[in-house]
Amino acid sequence: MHPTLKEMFDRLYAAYGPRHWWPGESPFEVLIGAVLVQNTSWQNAEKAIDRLRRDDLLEPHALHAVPLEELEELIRPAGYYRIKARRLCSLLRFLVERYNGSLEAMFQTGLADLREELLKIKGVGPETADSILLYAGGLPVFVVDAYTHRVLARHGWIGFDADYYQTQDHFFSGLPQDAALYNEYHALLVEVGKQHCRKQPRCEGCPLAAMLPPGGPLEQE
DNA sequence: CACCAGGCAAGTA
DNA sequence: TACTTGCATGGT
Repeated sequence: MHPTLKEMFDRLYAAYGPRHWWPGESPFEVLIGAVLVQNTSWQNAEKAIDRLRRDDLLEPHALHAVPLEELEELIRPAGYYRIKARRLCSLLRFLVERYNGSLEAMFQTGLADLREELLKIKGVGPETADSILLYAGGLPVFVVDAYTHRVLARHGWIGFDADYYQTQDHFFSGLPQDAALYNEYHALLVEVGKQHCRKQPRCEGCPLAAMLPPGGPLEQE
């Protein structure tokens, strides 16, 4: 494991402890949540999931059978509800038609092939696909999000112009292939991002402050 | 009141 | 290929 990545993980873990992201929820719930949370607070996404649960719709075939207009209203609190309803439909159509609604069957597919398939679905981009693979499937894929990018860039470990895959490679090349590690690491990065990296960087008390370059956090030019 | 949250695709040049 | 824009609710 790369020394800097290990130090970062250790500092974050010492500060925040295990995050238990998406714990105790079914893989299907994670799948749906991955779409609902796109560019949205988890709080809002969860409201939509709660509504689906109340109507016993957290099951592939049941949710697939819901008409588009009805689905729109159900997930409204998540925001972007018209787009997200269509994205859920395309994801559900894929799951039901290709794997008969079985996530277990879906995850039998090899990691690289499944990732390709997911990315072909309208509404599933790199982060959503990787979230599904890691958090629903338990597969060793590092998830990159806005916080991940911001934390690494402000420490000078990647450029602010680094794309998704450059950022992801930073972790792949420095960490063992370990889904549990990737899971915890990403969750910790989101936590430190929320606490310290939102809007303007406030690095006082940040567990990663000691790892900043001399002169403090870098800013986007 | 303004700002933004665990992105993505479609449109434009 | 490389930018830009639309999408929408709810919390701070």
